[in-house]
Amino acid sequence: MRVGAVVLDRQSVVPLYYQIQQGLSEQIRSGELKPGALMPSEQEIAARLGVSRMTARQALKSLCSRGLAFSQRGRGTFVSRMKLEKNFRQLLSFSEEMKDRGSQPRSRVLAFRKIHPGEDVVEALHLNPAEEVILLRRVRMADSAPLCVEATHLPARLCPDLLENFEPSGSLYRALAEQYGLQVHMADEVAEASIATEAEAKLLRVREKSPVFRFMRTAYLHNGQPIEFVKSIYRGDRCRVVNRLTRQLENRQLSSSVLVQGGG
Amino acid sequence: MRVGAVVLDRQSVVPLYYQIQQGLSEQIRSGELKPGALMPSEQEIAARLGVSRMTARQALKSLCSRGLAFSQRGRGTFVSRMKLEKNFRQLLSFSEEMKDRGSQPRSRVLAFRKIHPGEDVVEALHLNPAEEVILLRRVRMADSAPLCVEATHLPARLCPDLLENFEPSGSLYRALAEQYGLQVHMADEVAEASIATEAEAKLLRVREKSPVFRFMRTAYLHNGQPIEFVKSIYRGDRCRVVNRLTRQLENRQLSSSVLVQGGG
DNA sequence: CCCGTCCGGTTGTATAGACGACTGGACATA
DNA sequence: TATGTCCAGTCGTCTATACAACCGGACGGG
Repeated sequence: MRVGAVVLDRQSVVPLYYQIQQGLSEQIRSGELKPGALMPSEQEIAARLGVSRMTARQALKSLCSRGLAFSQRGRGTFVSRMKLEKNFRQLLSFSEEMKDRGSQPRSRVLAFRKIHPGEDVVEALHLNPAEEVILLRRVRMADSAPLCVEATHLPARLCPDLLENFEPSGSLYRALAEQYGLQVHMADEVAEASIATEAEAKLLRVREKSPVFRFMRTAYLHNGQPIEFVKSIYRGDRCRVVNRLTRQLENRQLSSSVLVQGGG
Repeated sequence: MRVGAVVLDRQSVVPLYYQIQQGLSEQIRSGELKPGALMPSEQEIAARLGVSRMTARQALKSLCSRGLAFSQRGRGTFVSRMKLEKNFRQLLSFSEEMKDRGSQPRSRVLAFRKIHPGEDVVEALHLNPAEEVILLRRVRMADSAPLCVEATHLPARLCPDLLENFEPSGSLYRALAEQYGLQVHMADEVAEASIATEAEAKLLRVREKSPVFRFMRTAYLHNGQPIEFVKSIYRGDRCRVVNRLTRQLENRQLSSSVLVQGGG
């Protein structure tokens, strides 16, 4: 029930709802608000912090959308009982992911040059037929042991002179953001279970026919334009895919009720 | 720019923002609003449909959160260029998923009984040490060919008499919802790449050591209480894992600016 | 031609208030 | 006891308004 711990800075550029959300979020992390506990109501937050109810509501809703809480009409908003220490749904570059896990990322560059792409790449990146792409093929290592072989394809049009500007063992996402203002926003990923070919096994330092993941990932800018297509092979013994799935019952129910009520 | 096609029913129980969202959503699906196109602004929707700007805004925001659109401050809201016919992150039961794909779901029941669970199940379902679970082990088939072997564990406490009430070749999620009021809301899933054991290969009708996915999935109710723990083995040649990842730059940037501004 | 200024349009944030729907408990009634 | 009614608290929806931040084009000055 205590909102007192949250202090607002009304001069800050950080929105009020965000400050409130951060404060509550911190209270959940610290255990001050325990899983299952009733959170302060919208009115209570509004009254104690001197904001309007809609602002308080926006803070609570963003906690809900992040999965930290859930609301029940007529009852209140409660802290979720789910663990969420994982980076569900977070799109991280290899470097970022290794850093989050406390491992040392390293790369061995196998290729870094301009090529004429294959059909799958053309389709994934929405390229014109004759358009060239930059290929970066690397063996990526965590703590000195190979983790995956990764082939990245970028439309040459969007990052001219990348071959000269980019040190290919570094963080590609950072270079795209800093040098070209290209911010990756989301990605679609398809994973298959497979076994390593002889060549792959050699690069990954595993036995032939060891289990591996094959990923195909297409990354997009904020406006939906494809910016990157990656094919990668991960060692099955060093990698898991973690997902969070949601069941969107609301949509299904509501849309059917719209239909029932006469098509608009 | 045309909002005229959307007609609101102010007597309906369906919220206005939802009716608007459905209308716009339909215009996107039908191609009337093309990828990359500028959507009607909040003000325009508000004026044309006679609702307040906040209501129009809520409709647009929900389109954004569903990935159908994106907003740019000072410019407008645009239709996303991303394809999204896939059920990204949608938690579907096996029966629902097969139906969506136009396949005929079938099951062969291997076991359906009460057991004392192993440690992994106890931990995943947050059980008391002596608590029993209902085990349902099935070979699941699509179009008459085996797709996976699935072992579902449910806390017996939450669905008493399920052994008597449920026809184990049917849809479990429907039974849980209709008979016990238990609605699955979300699930965490871990996938590993592996190869089939001899017994698994026999059930799946593949060669031994064929590539397979191993899934471990924990499903939760709306309040975060675990309701189901599933271990399943999918044939690698008949199954892909499709994901959508998002890059939450906003949070990272904002939270760091909060820190910079003095931890208040 | 280049550059800065201004301005209209757009989204982001915030306020204040209103009503409806639902929950759970207190209370009164049969 | 069992049942129904009322009520305070809460979230869901909706309105009306205001200002800030930002984008892009028009315009004008150099």
